[in-house]
Amino acid sequence: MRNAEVAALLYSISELLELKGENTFKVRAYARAARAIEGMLEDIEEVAARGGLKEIPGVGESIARKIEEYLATGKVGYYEELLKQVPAELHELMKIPGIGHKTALVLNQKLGVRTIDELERAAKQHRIRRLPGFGAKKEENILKAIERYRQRSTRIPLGTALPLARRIVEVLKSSDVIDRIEPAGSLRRRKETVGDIDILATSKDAKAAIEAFVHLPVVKNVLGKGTTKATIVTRDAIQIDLRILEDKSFGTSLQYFTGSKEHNIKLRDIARMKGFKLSEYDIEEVGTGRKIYCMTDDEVYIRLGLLPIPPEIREDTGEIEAALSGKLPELVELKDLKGDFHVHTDWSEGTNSLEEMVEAAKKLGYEYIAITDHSKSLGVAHGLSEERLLEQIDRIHRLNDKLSDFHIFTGTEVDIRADASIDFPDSILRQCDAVVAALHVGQKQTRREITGRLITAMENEHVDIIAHPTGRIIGEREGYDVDMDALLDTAARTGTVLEINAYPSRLDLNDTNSRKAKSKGVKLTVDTDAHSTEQLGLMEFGMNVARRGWLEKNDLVNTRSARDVRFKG
DNA sequence: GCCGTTTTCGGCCCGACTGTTTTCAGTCG
Repeated sequence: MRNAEVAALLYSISELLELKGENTFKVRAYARAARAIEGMLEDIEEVAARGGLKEIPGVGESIARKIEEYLATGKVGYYEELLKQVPAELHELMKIPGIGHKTALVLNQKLGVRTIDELERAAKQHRIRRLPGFGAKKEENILKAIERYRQRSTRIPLGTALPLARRIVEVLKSSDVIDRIEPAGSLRRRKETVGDIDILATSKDAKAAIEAFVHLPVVKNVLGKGTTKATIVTRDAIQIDLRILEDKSFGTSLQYFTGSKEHNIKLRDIARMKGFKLSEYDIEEVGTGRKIYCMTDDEVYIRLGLLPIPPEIREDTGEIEAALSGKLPELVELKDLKGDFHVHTDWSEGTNSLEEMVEAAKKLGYEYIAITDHSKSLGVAHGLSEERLLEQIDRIHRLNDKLSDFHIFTGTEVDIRADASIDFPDSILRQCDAVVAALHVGQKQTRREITGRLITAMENEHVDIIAHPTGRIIGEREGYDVDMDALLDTAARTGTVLEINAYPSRLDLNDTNSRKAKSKGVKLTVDTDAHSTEQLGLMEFGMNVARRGWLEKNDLVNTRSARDVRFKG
């Protein structure tokens, strides 16, 4: 599948056109088409083959022709021409806040600057302030922006940002200068990583609220402080904005600051077509000038004639069209979950006993868990031998006899070995209720080998679930090289369940692949892979992914009651 | 470059801030 390739090409064209100073609508047209193709579930080559390119929203005559050219020849003449006209690497400069396409081009043409390092040198040599339209202030700001850009080049995992945001919200709430308060931005959309944290609030005393915020113990320095907005950086180098809003604008502001940007552009377009003007302050009826204020952001959608769209799917990947036609998915919720199929104990590398994990799961309101300790070949994780596993199974049976209204499924997280064989024989797997298979060794193998191993595992009638199917660790390593389409097709064909691993640095499958899995009829499960009682509580992070992947209750097997749980074997 | 309950041409989200300017361009979210 070459969708990502085609999308990357169109993004590049968009960037080059932007640098060239082309009509912004043309720039946006290419970016829009790129995004549509990126998020598309169908294979672009198949779409092209049946002549359906122009059905893709944002793709017209001109872009369709370029896609066809690319698919046929691997090249696009128009793109090659652009590359000769503008240095592509110039786009790197635009990563520095304060530098847009105009500035980047001027700096390149007048000073020959191409990279961030060269930009820094030019600023330090005071060559920038001498340019027309520039000044000393701008030069200083560029230097500061470069410094800050280098300090926080990586995005923050949601697993870090969300607890931090919650703590801050709690403290400010209890300070009695804040009335309403709500984190917005990509954090509220529950993206797997966020760039910074945006918090919105209302207050009768904005000044006092700002003061309370900039004096929080986590604050390392204050980047800016005005009457309605302040920006701070925490000791962990995380940037947090607080905005104090007027009460009556809270709903429209929350909608606006939650984004995404693309979602907002589309929504405002819809508003305009319906005779309204939507801004962060209000919805204005064009003609009469009558202003509508909303208490919540759900109300914004309703006033515009849409179903309220959950923040997690506000990415302009079809949600607005769905909300217009009344066909939004009913996203699965944490409370729908009845259990967890991927749990470790101190029999392998977990820190808590079987009994303790069961107690903790009951406290979460679950009906069941599956105990899935590692298998024998995973020495580093104290994998269980066949004898130990059978012993554990026996122990679980006896525990189950004593338990009422809770069930423990026996299981294993069995290793898919480097030669594609499964770490336990069928005679052992048969005795497990839930067989979770995963790949831990040989992660550097070729796409063909990795995909082959996963397919072989899924074709085993005893393998019920594939855990963390791509093996990626956020911010640390890319997943292994797996053919996602082949994986999903095989899962659908064999009835193998794919895991959304809830561990905040895994979140694997991710949101887009989960959505794709659903579209192919694959069943999923959100599991914590908990190694302690505490980690059973990480489920919400996996559920964020499930919701961002448009999953509904029926798409997850662990929303079923214990007696309705069916795997393939 | 795309697209149509304003339209096959003329629009394309909206408002605020900043720094450089004498009225605004560039950038951001």
